[in-house]
Amino acid sequence: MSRDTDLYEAIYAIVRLIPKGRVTSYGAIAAAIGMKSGARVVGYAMNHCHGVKPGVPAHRVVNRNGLLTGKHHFGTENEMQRLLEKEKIRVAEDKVQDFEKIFWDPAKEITEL
DNA sequence: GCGCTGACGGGAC
DNA sequence: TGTCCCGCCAGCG
Repeated sequence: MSRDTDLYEAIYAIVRLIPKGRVTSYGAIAAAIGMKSGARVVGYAMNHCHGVKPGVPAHRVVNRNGLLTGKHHFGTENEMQRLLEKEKIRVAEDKVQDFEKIFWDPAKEITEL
């Protein structure tokens, strides 16, 4: 991985690795790529996910509080929640229910990276 | 080329 | 236990 978008590619790769019915946080992804304090950069990368080749399931990425902070960037606010509910993920008040239970740790799966 | 903002996180009060 | 403030990296005006 020696591309110019190495940072973004790593983030997109991790987000794409998120299993169906599971969610993760920006900080977890940031830590997985070595940016423990780069949670903002991860979120910013998601902002650029529009137009990405395979399509990044950004709807599975929420903040540390489990809140759908970026739902507003999906075009429609109900789009993100609808996708999550389609994944059998409980969503109420724009926040993921049982977030800690369905939480998927990327660093735990990409530990070899 | 400088400064601000932004889909966040964590520590301090 | 909850809320506020500061810190971080990168893109854009």
